[in-house]
Amino acid sequence: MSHVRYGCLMALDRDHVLRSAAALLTRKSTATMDEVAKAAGISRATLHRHFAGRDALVRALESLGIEECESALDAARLDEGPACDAVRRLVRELEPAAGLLAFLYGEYQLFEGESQNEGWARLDARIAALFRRGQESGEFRIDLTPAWLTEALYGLIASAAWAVLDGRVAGKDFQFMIVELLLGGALRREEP
Amino acid sequence: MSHVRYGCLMALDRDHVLRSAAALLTRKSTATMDEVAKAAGISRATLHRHFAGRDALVRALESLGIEECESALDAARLDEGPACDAVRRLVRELEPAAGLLAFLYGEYQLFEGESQNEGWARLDARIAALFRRGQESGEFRIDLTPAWLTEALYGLIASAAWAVLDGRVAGKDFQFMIVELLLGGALRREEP
DNA sequence: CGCACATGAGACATTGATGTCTCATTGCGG
DNA sequence: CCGCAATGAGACATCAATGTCTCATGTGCG
Repeated sequence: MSHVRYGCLMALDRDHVLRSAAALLTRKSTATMDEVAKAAGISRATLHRHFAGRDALVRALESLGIEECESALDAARLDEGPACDAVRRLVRELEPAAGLLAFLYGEYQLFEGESQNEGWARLDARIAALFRRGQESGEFRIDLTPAWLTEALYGLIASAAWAVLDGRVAGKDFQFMIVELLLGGALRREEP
Repeated sequence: MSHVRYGCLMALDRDHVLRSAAALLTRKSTATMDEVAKAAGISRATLHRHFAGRDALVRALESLGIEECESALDAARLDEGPACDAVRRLVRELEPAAGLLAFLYGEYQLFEGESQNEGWARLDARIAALFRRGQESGEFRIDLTPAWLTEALYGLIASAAWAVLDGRVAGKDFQFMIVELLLGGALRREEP
C-alpha cells in the first residue's frame, strides 16, 4: 500500500514545491536549485527527486501557469455578456497568477521551440477571440489587431506585476490600472 | 602617437561591438561571451580587451540604452505642445532603441541594486513629468498615476519589440500600436 | 624595412551550477 | 517493535562559462 501513500504525499509536496518555486522565481528568475529547495523548505536531493532537473522544474511551472490561466479563462466566462466586462473579469481572475505569468513571460523568449507552444497558443487563441468578439460587437476599435491586444494584455500584466513587486505602484490598484489602461487608454474622456 | 590611433580605433570598434551585442542579446539574452564576440566579428580575447567581463559589457549596454533614451527624450521635446503629441513623438524617437530597451527591461529585475539607478530614475522622472503635464492640462485622465503610465509605456514597448521579433505582429505598426493603445485604449470611440 | 601594437587562436585554471551518488536519520504503518 | 520509504546532508564528478595567459600573425606607420 505504500505506493498509494507515496503518490499522495508526493503530489501534495510537489504542488507546494511548485508554488514556492513560482514565488521565488517571480522575484529572482535566476535562482539556483539550491535556493529553490531552501525556499520550499526541502533539501536539494528531495527537489531532484520531484523534478529531474532545472528544465523539468521550469516546464512544470509552465504547465502550472497554463493550467491556472485556463482556469482563469474558464472562470471569466469570456463568451458571456459585453466583451469589456469579460475583459474585466479576465484580469480579475488572472491577478493571482500574475507573478508566475510575469516570470514565464520573461522566460518565453528563451524557450525558443522547447516550449509547450500548444498550451500557450490555445490561451492566445481564446483571448484573441474575446477581443475579436468585442470588435465584431462594436465595443472595441478595429484598427488594433486582436493579436496585438493579446500581447499588450500579457505585457501590461507582467509590467504591473514587476512594478508592484518593486513597490513602484500599489498592489491594490492592479486590476484597475490594467483594465483602465487597456480598455480606456490614457486620454481623458469627454463627459457625455 | 600610437595612443591617439589606439583610442580612436578602439572607440569605433567599441561602439560597433556594443551595437552588435545589443542586437544579439535582444534576441538571445543569455548569449555567451563567445557568441557575442562571434556576432561582432572579433575574437573572445579582443572582446575581453574592450570589456573587462560580462558585467562590464552589460553595464556598458545599460549606459548605451540610457544615452539613447535621453537623446530620444531630447529629440521628442516633451515640454512642447500638447502632451499627447509629445507622447507620439516620444514613441517615434524611442522605436530605434526598442530592442535594446526590451533587453534591459528584462534584465532590470536582475540588477537589484548593481544597476545605474540614477540614469533610469532620471528618465523615469522626465517621462512621468510628461504624463503629469498631460494630466494638469486636462488631456490625460487623473485616475492613472504617472508612475503607472510610465511603467506601462516601458512594458508596451518591450512587448511590442518582442512580438515583432517573434513575428506575431507587424513591425511597421510599432508606433501606431503602442501610441493608440496607450493613449486611446481598446474601446471604440463614439463618433462626435 | 623594421617596429609597435592590435588581433586571433588557443591553452589553462577557476568558478558556479548541476546532476548523481551514498549514508544516516526520521517517521509511519503493520 | 520492525521494516519500509522518504528525507536531509553532504561528497563527488561533470559541465559550461568565464577570466587570464601566451604566442604567432599581420598590418600600419615611421
